[in-house]
Amino acid sequence: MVEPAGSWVEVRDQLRARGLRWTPQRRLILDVLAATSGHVTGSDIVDRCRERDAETTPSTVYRTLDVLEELGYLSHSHGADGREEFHVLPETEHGHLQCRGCGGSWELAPADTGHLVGDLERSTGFAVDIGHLTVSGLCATCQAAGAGPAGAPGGAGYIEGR
Amino acid sequence: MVEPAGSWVEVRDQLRARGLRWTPQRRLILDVLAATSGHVTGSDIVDRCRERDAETTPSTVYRTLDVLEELGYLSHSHGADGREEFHVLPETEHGHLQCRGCGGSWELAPADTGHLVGDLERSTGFAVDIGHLTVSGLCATCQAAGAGPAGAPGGAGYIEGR
DNA sequence: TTCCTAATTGCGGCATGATGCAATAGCATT
DNA sequence: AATGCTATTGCATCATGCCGCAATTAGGAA
Repeated sequence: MVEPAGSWVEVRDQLRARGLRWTPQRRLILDVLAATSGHVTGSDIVDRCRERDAETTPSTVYRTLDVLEELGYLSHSHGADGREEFHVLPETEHGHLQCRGCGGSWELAPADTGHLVGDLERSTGFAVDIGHLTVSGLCATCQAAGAGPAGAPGGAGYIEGR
Repeated sequence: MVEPAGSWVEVRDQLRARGLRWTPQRRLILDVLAATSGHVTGSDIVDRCRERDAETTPSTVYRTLDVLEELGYLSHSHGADGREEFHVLPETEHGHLQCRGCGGSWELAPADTGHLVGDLERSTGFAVDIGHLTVSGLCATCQAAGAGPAGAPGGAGYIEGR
């Protein structure tokens, strides 16, 4: 199901409509994004662009990603290690679940985050940015595969897999 | 000089009990942490150490923070911008709420995250690491102030408790 | 007190991103 | 097709962290 260049045209027009420009570099980045499914880190995108054009400059990529995010074609959050994770063309806003054991990542259904968002909205008026939410922890498989012993000293109880 | 801030002695003994060492650098870092309340980024800690000892090496600080986290004296998560945020001596594990408008930060009460944790546990068996959770969005004040760039960098900052 | 061993340090370097600046190049107009 | 305005690019550099390596040193044993 390869979407034809259709969406590129859409992006190009969106850019122009805002007085922004359509450049070869941006086209390459969109090209890479179109071939991407799921999540990618910023440096993944840089790497993939370099595969097609070794001259690719990282800052150009990062700046373009910012622009695309502003236009709504992307969203990003931060993985458990703090690195950026981009989500292409999110159909509906959703958060992510990331396992610090296997690195696996899953989308959070609205049902999962509904209570959190509702409770916070009611109690503090805080508007949660779900698309930016990453919940980290251990998936069922990794827990079974060897959860670490708790043993924290002062009673703090922080478990670190190692 | 100096008051045996009890917890230093405790940390020192904890380190020794594990075959780790008590060094002047680690003592300085603990000293800085003891004078810290709430949240600090990694580079904040480096800066504060430098104020007291200009020779401070960043990698030593970061490595010591890792050790202290493993011992349970600290926990860290990532702010909305992906930078590390450390929480000193967390009495109870808790997540954080961070406003992308004013930069303010609040602790999340167990009641706020209870549903999320319980739902995920039940539906997927995923064990959420609450201490690593940062929920970002806009606080009530910033929403009212017009979601925009809302200038007002002054007055922002960290708010403790909730 | 002196020795020894391994934990730490400090340094240099890398990875991921952000940012200031001068040169380049879209693209709307003439 | 040439022109002019300014968005973008590419480069250099900085910020935040992580990591390998050789030299140092904490601290238990002799």
